[in-house]
Amino acid sequence: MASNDLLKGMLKPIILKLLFEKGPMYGYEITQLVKEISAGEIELTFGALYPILHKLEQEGIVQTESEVINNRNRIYYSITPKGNSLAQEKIAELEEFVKTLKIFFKPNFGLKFSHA
Amino acid sequence: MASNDLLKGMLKPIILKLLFEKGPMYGYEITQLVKEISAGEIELTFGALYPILHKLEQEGIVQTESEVINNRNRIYYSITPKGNSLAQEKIAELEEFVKTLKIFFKPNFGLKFSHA
DNA sequence: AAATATATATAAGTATCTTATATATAAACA
DNA sequence: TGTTTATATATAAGATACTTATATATATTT
Repeated sequence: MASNDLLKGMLKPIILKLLFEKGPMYGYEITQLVKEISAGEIELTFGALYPILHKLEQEGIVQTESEVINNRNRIYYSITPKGNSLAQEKIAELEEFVKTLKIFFKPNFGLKFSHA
Repeated sequence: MASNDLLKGMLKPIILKLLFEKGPMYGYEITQLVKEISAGEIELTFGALYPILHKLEQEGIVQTESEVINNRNRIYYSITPKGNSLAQEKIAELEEFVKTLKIFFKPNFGLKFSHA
């Protein structure tokens, strides 16, 4: 599994990306999908997930809708109209950052001239 | 510039990668090279850099060599023989993690079947 | 003369995550 | 029948990796 330190700051934009692409999802579903997409590399723990979701809701970026399935409560989260542009911004930021990280693994760091 | 939160946990492996590829570097040089490689996206601050370098030295992963250039002191850091394998491990971990992150931006998250 | 670039260093504060704990139902297994 | 695993949400304590601010000092540029 990926070193946990590497995850810091990634989880929020990853969650927003999932909600943005998939539409409404509930917490448990999010953790499972992250695990599946990352082939087990990223484990999104509940202790990290729920505080993030609650904060996003509090900020008006996501909204909730409760549903009872098989006697169990499910809380679906989705991006609000108001939060849409901010979500897209965060997602784009992450994508840009990943591109930047990739440069560090290119030959000579993608630089034209080496700095002796 | 990249959202600062995204950097957490990345700086140590990035520094190790630079030292691994470039050989001995001094702190200021590292900050400048990170800025150049990332086209200004990543700003490695001194408050982050030096504690990392000192800790790496304390752990025996890097070693130092002082030199006086133009009346200014320079402290060159390089990976120790002992720290070499661990450095490679951290670097590989970061590279693997970047690959994992990329999947989140593939169509349908690189999954064969969608989970309706 | 002042501002910028070069060079290292530390301390206080913030934020994000991990780990542990709590609660509850359904399904699978032995 | 009883235990474990899967499903489902939630919070609190603790660790730690950063940011921001501050300190010191020389060389170069404006």
